Amino acid sequence: MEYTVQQLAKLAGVTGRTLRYYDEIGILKPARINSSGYRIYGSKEVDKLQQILFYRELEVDLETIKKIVNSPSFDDIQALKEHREKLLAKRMQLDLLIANVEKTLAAKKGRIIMSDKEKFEAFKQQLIDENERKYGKEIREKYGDEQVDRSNQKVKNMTPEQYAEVERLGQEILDLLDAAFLTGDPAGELAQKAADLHRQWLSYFWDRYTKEAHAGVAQMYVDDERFAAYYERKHPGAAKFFRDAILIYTGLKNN
Amino acid sequence: MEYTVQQLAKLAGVTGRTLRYYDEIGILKPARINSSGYRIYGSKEVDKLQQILFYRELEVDLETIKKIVNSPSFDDIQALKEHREKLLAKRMQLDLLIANVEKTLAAKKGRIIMSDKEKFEAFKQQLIDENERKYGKEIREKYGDEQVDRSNQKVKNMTPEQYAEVERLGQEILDLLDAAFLTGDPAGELAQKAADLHRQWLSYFWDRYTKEAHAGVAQMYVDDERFAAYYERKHPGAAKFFRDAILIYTGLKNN
DNA sequence: ATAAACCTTTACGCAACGTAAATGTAAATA
DNA sequence: TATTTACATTTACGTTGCGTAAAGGTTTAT
Repeated sequence: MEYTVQQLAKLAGVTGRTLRYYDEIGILKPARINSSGYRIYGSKEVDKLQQILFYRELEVDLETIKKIVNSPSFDDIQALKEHREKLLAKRMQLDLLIANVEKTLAAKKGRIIMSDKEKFEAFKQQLIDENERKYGKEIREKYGDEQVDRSNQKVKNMTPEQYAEVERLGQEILDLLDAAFLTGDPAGELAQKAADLHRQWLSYFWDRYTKEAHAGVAQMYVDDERFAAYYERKHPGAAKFFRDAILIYTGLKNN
Repeated sequence: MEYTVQQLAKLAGVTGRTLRYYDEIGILKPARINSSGYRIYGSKEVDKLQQILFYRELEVDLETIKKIVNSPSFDDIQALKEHREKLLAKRMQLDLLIANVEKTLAAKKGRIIMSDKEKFEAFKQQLIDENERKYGKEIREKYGDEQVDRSNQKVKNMTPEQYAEVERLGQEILDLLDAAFLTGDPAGELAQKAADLHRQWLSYFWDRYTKEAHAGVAQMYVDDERFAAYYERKHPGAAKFFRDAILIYTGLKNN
């Protein structure tokens, strides 16, 4: 009926350290301490430990368990409900993670057989994933899920040649923008050329180009610090300069 | 093209502390340190950080990520596969947890209306769950899934009266065993009475009683330290004594 | 009597950072 | 220009739930 630390530990399938820790944080105190300083547990403590372990199995943290087992008035149903919500959310995230790992695996596996082609696929996949990770939420809010999904689909369907062209265009736009920025004239030839390339570049992602949408993107480059940072790697103010150039290019602002 | 800690942090959506930590553990070192001791990151580091964050999203631990991004020869596919297995196992565990929480919730909710009955149900559930947790794996290995499932099902279907009887029997067996042990005779009246009660007790869990299975359980009480601990709470050697009594009771060993 | 097997407390270690604290540097504003 | 503000640095403790020595006292077994 009475147990020392090791005896109770064996009975319950935990270690002695765990029992001493539970004593330390006040979640399960021994019934008494004998003359040699040994912890002695009784049957009440056994029951309580079983309760504790039951909740621990549910991955409830010890702080919460302490409240549950120490105060019978504690709203354990509410606590369990909230805990269930957490578990459900966790599972949803896990499902996403697994899907992502499998996508990556599929992409990487293919690379073994048709190395170059699939490597390219993996890159496209990565581009989409990273884009989603970094801007996904806001862009989907602004442009809607369908538009974004279609854009991603277009990237997936690109041929290696098209993909290379997109990359080249992106670099050329940056270079042109650098040179144009130094002229200081958003209406000048260089800036307008950059805006034109940017229209071409966009066309690889969009299935319908409109001046208004183009101007919208340009404004986003200014408003969103992460896009701004991309265009202002070399020159602060470059994002605003680029926006002005595009506004002029689209004819939505006179110079 | 070059970033300080905060700039890169903002760009990537992490904190400065994270970047310093990554430097500290050698997973992402800055391109250089400027004259004031500031960390300066270049575009190569940006790319690497994106890679790191990509794997981090998949919940790969930093030690593994380090291997992946630092050595191109590392078998990342294998690593990802193993990682996927971990995630799948985790999800299975999560599913079990969720089912458990819901069962408990259902039990507790019911208690509001029919307090005692449902409290009893919850206890039965707890008995099964604890039993599974403590002995599940080995018992299922020894007796097979079906047998264990049927046993659990029988517990669930017990009436409160039956359940009380089981509890009472269990206690009576312990008491009898204590007294019998003091006689030192496993063939004596007390010990044989305990063995008989134990047969009755088992019948509540099994749908078919056999002498051989009864003897098998008795031997397990000796072999498995956790069962042994249960029967030897008062007297060391009681488990062996009980096994002998049962062997005699079943006629599988002559006294 | 001595060893084996317990018990105790103290305290560092783990993962991946968060969060001061103390101090130096660069940029913005009065 | 002086001062504030916003950065940067390092050092170091805190988080969770114990694992794992280390150093020593107690009980039990041989």
